[in-house]
Amino acid sequence: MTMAKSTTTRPRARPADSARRREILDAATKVFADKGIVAATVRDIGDRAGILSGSLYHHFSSKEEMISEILVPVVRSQVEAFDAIAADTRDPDQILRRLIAGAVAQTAANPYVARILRHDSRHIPEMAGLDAVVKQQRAVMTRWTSAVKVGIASGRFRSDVDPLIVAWSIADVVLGAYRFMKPVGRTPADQVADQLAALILDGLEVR
Amino acid sequence: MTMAKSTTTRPRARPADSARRREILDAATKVFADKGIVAATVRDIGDRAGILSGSLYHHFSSKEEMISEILVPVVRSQVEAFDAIAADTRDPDQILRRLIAGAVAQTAANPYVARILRHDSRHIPEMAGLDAVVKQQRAVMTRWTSAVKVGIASGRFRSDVDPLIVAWSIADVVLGAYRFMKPVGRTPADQVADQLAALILDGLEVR
Amino acid sequence: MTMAKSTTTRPRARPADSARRREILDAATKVFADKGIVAATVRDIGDRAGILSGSLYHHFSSKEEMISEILVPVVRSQVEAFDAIAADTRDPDQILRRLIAGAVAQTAANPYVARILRHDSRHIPEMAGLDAVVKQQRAVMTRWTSAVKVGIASGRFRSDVDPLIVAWSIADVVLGAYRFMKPVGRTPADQVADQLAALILDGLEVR
Amino acid sequence: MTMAKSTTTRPRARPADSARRREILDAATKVFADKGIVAATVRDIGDRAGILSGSLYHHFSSKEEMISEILVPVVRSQVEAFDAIAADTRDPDQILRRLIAGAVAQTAANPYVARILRHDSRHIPEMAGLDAVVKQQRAVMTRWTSAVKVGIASGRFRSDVDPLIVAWSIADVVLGAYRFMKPVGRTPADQVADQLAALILDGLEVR
DNA sequence: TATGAATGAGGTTTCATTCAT
DNA sequence: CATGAATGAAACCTCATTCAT
Repeated sequence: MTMAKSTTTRPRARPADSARRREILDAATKVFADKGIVAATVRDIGDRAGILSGSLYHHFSSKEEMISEILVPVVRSQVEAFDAIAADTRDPDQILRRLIAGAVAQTAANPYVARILRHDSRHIPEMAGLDAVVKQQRAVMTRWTSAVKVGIASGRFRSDVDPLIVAWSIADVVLGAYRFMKPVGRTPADQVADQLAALILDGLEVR
Repeated sequence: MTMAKSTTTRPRARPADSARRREILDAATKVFADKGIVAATVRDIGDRAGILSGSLYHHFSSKEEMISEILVPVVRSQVEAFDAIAADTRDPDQILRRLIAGAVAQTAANPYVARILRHDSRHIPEMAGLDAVVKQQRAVMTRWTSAVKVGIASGRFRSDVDPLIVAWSIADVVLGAYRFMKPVGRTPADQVADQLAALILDGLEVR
Repeated sequence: MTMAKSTTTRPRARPADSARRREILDAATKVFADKGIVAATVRDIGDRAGILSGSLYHHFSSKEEMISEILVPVVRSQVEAFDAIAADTRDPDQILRRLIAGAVAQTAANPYVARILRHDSRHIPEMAGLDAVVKQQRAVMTRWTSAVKVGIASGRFRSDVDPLIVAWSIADVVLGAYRFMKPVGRTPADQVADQLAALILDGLEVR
Repeated sequence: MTMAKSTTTRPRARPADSARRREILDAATKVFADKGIVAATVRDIGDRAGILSGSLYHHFSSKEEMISEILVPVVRSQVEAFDAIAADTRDPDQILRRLIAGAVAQTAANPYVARILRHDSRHIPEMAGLDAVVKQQRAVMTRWTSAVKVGIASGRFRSDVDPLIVAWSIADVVLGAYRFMKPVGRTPADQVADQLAALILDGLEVR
């Protein structure tokens, strides 16, 4: 029937999200984390998913679409988590500790994505279709920066540091946390978070 | 044919280091920093150096050789700087502060290399010919770790943190410093170093 | 980059032997025979097969693999044919005549391969992946040599000639037979074989 | 002076033949023999001659010119030697024996050239500038063929063989003789010639 | 004469993507 | 949905040749 065809005008190859789609995305996530989004080939992904590379295009319209679909939900949910924390908390010290805990939890939940974001940040803005990711990542940085600024303004945080340097440092340290938790490292996520928060807020020296 | 040649690995001209060689290496460094060592093409490098890509092979035998020649001296000199500091200093607090200062100075001196190391760490071990870099980088991590351990053992550093987590965090923060100094950022290197040392050792909170 | 890939040698699809694969191999055989394995380009092969050169790599992982797949079966079957003859025959004169007939038959069956072996013998040992061919070819020479030696030992063949010189001469003459039979020349294979055997064993002079 | 320039209108880069020129040609001859004229690169030649490849062009205008200069004198002198023998000898048997002796002597005198002719015959007609070589080689084949025909016509040679097959076989066997004499093999040239002549004319079997 | 740098064409191979079956 | 074949662009690298010094 021609009819049926005319009614289903979905953008070709994206049947909501089948289980197969999920499986492929999971495979792709690991491949991207292992090899980087540039060096990873669609064949690598196909191999890992047990499918021929050409067949991937029944599920996704391009390699970029896969990357987008992997990264967008994660960074979006991080922004949302950040906003929830900021809305919920008064004490600047508590804000920052909770943001760190939240970010580390995200890293623990998506360690492969953390690796991708950590290593491929340079390539993301250059790929058309990932603007959403770029925007969200900028939002994340804004959250870190304003949390620091608020703390400084309140007098709780030291004022002899550039908030931007601090914000980037926190972001870097938190992103690198994927190394210490499953499936790579062995420390439970909340312990990692506690240690990073202690390090950043209280410093390494014994008071 | 590449084929028939594979057996006879000619040493390929390498006239110590001519000025032209240096120029090309500088161009390549920027390209690698901008695009990443995988995405950067020899054509990109040739364009930046004002030369045809094929002519690069008059000076270097492969893209890998360029990468090696860019990274090896820098990481080697960092290990040496670290060893000099460690040999010269007693106080654990001073050791760590000076290591941070040294590493930041290195980053300031070679910001492009810092960007490469920061983003392409995943690709370096997979490239034959860069084993030297891998080894040196491991040596750097060992230095960070043992500096932290010494501080903990001496009672000066808090003992409720995993030295490895701390070491990686410091390494990440220091590598990211390229963002705040010339030619990318604007803060003088020693100020960046002071801020990072303050953050790591004393913490963000006002005491 | 080829670089990052060099470590992971994927087995590359090889679906036994599809019909297309055979077609391409036939095209390649002719191209190699015409131009030599060094001067023949994958583009030449693609043109002859009606395919883009890059698409050849859907079927073969390298030019070398094609060469190997063309040569190995032929030289292997020649060794087998030789062994069958040697096992079956007593009379040294008969052995040599039948070996010659067998070798000429092989040449007639695979004239293009004969041309490749005749002209490119120098390149074969230098190509990684063709060791099998080298070994088989050495086995062929061994068979010729021992057939001659046996004849000399038995008193049927003259003893004032170096068996090695004779063996190489026979091998050369037989390999050159591709010139006289289809698709190049016009004489039926068995007549060529008879003439060569007559020439070698009985000599050109009238007795 | 402009004058001097106008008087010396030699075809650029061919000062009669200096000693250096000879040295380079000798180096090139070995390289071509080892690698084949296609796979041999001007760099290989330069390396062997202790010169940079670009500097070769002060002595020769192209790779082809070197090849031509290597091959032409040898094949020309072979034709001349053949003609002298044919003019001097009556007995067909003696003609053929002396032609073989002459050809083997040539091979002994120029074993590297023999290797080139043996393996690269396919490439020679395809290289502009080597027409002279092609013509001379055809002349050589003509001499072999007519020597055989004369022998058959005289009744001294058997008439049940195709003169062309015999001629090619002789040519092949003789060209392959480079394998048995210095600098490759160890048998003196005249002994090789005797054995080949015996084999071809009298046959391998004991009469 | 020789060097060292460069060119420009072309070689093998890779890879994202398409499409008939 | 998946396969297998193919495309076309581009990647790294080689090489004969040119030329200023």
